[in-house]
Amino acid sequence: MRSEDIAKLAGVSRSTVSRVINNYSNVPEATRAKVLRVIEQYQYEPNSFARALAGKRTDTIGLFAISMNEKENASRIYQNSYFAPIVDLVIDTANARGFYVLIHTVYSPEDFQKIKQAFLQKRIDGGILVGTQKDIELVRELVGQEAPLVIVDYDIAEIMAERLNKNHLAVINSMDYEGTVEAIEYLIGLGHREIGIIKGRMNTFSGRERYMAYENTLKRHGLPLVEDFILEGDFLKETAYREAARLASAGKLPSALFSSNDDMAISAMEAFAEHGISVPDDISLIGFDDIQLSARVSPKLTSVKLPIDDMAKAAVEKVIGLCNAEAPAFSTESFPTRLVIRDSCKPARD
Amino acid sequence: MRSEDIAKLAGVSRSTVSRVINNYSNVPEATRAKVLRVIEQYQYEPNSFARALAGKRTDTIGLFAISMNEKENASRIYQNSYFAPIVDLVIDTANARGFYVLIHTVYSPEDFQKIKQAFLQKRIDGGILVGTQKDIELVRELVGQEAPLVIVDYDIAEIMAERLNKNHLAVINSMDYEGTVEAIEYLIGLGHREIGIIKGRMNTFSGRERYMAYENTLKRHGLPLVEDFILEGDFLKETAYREAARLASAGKLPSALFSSNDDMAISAMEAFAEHGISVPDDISLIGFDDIQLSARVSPKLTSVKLPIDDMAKAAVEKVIGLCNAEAPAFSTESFPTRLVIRDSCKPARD
DNA sequence: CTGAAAGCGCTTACAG
DNA sequence: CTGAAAGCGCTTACAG
Repeated sequence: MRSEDIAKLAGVSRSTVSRVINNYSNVPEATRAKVLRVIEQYQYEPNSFARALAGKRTDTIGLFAISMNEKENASRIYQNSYFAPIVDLVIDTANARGFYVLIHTVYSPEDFQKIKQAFLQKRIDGGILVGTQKDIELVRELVGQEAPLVIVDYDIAEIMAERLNKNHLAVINSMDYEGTVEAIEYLIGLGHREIGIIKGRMNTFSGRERYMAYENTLKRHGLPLVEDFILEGDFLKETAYREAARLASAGKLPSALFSSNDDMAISAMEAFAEHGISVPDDISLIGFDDIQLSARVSPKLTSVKLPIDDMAKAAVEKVIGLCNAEAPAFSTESFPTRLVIRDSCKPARD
Repeated sequence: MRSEDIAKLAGVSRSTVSRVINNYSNVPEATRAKVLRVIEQYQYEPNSFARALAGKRTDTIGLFAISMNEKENASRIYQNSYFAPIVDLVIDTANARGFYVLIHTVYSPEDFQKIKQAFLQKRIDGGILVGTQKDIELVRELVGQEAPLVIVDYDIAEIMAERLNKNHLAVINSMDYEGTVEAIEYLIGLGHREIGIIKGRMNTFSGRERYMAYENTLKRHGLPLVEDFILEGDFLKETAYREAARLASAGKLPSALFSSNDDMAISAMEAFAEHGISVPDDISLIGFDDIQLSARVSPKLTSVKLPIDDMAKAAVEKVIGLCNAEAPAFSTESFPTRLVIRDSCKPARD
């Protein structure tokens, strides 16, 4: 069933059918009704490819989760407590706005081609990028496509420094720095003076922000930065488990530990438990992200809540906005975090 | 940049460019190389809509998660421990096979139109349906599209009874019946004689299977079906929490409880805890699905592992297979479950 | 208000 | 082996 068939059945031309479908104003009610009836009756749907080819939109937005440098099978998207909710929330939001979402994960540089292709092949009206690392080259390539693009968690300074036509670009961030400051000062308020950290991946914006906030806050309060208490991490469970176990075996513990995300905090908790170290009795522990699991482990994890809902929704709205805009303009939005106090921190013993 | 431009630059016709792109055999190595060089140089990608319109595939499969009759905002896909991993695994698998995945959730009958449209508009080569309820009408509509379709968790008997041309259809199931029998017999083996159940949604295939297996196994072992111990459920946390709390308040407990899924089992655990009822000391509890959370709650939940990985992968492979098949044929596959014994069950006191 | 026609960017018989 | 041409199913100036 093509528009031509509908036209014949309704006794009009394809042009008119098209006008009805696209809701043009210049077709009389009677004609519109006649055509609509036939469309209804035959359950006709215009071929989306033909429409797109003839210049219409695809009503599809792309969602690309970038997670290079994770080992094969190590952390597929579905076990990733950060990506998984974003993916789901983007789907929910976009669907509610009448858009399909086309998804592709990027685990390797080759996968990255797929996302470039999605733009180049005009499969999507615009795209959302999650998990981008400090890689301005990659961003430049994508921005170069001149299609609406929203990047979640990226260093705006780096983008501003570039000579890019970024009018079809938007960046969504969370206030990781402020959130971390709040977490650290909460620990300080509890009397802790030896505060360690499990670092996130330092080539992500949030990883750097969280670390810098930690370092600066300790300094500002005149507290020592103890090298042994600064654990390397990459936001992944495995590494955190290993590092926490190492710290536990070493014998000397900080009195509190800030973990750059909850996934790592929970792994650390498990490692500590296996070494007979109790949270929060022997060590206070605080995480970041407030993933669902955090409220269900025991002790329940105190964490800085990442407004992932708002961020995902904003990303979708932004990309749709850019698609519709006559004269799109660069914009950026940063969402506040919130400290969620549960049971994993205690006042310091003196 | 269009194929015509490439053709000019390479000094050949569009036909030849197309042949190179589609890897036809009848073009000499020299010509191919010449064309490829230009394509490379200009980063040319054929417009996917034009290709699709001219008869090529879309390299996209649809994934549709149906979850009608859940309240607005109640159980969005990302909090659904059953859908979330399927979505993620389907994405991972399809991407690895070079396919994009187009996703749409279905929370209302109106949303359902979107999935029909995706087929009708030829946005996808084929689709995967998850969460289909006992609704042959809906299935019939979709099967009527004559596009490759894979349904996860559906009653084959119901499909067989229909006069459908189902050659482009495949059904993926898990062995819920056998899995439940194993769970119940495990409880019986521990000496339990009063075994309750929290039912799943009875209009899903797995919901019915799990219940029937429960009922039949008790009967076969000459154990009583106690009405008070048969709790209504719908696979969702909230309902299970309420029902378990009611059971707890009622005073009289079964010695063991089978929950039709883990999500509900864990909620029941929380409800029991709040009533001072200890799992497994006061009541043994066993779940189904083996979601990630089950290994992390305390006590760790004994559960029947649903081979969700295998099912999701099989669904993708099946739909791709149907897309490629010369003469597609109906097929069905049922995956075995496995009892994962953890800490939530104890021998019955006598 | 409405139709004939050109065009979107490909693929694929067809003919040579 | 390769090109000219038709066709995929729409939309949209253009002309009336």
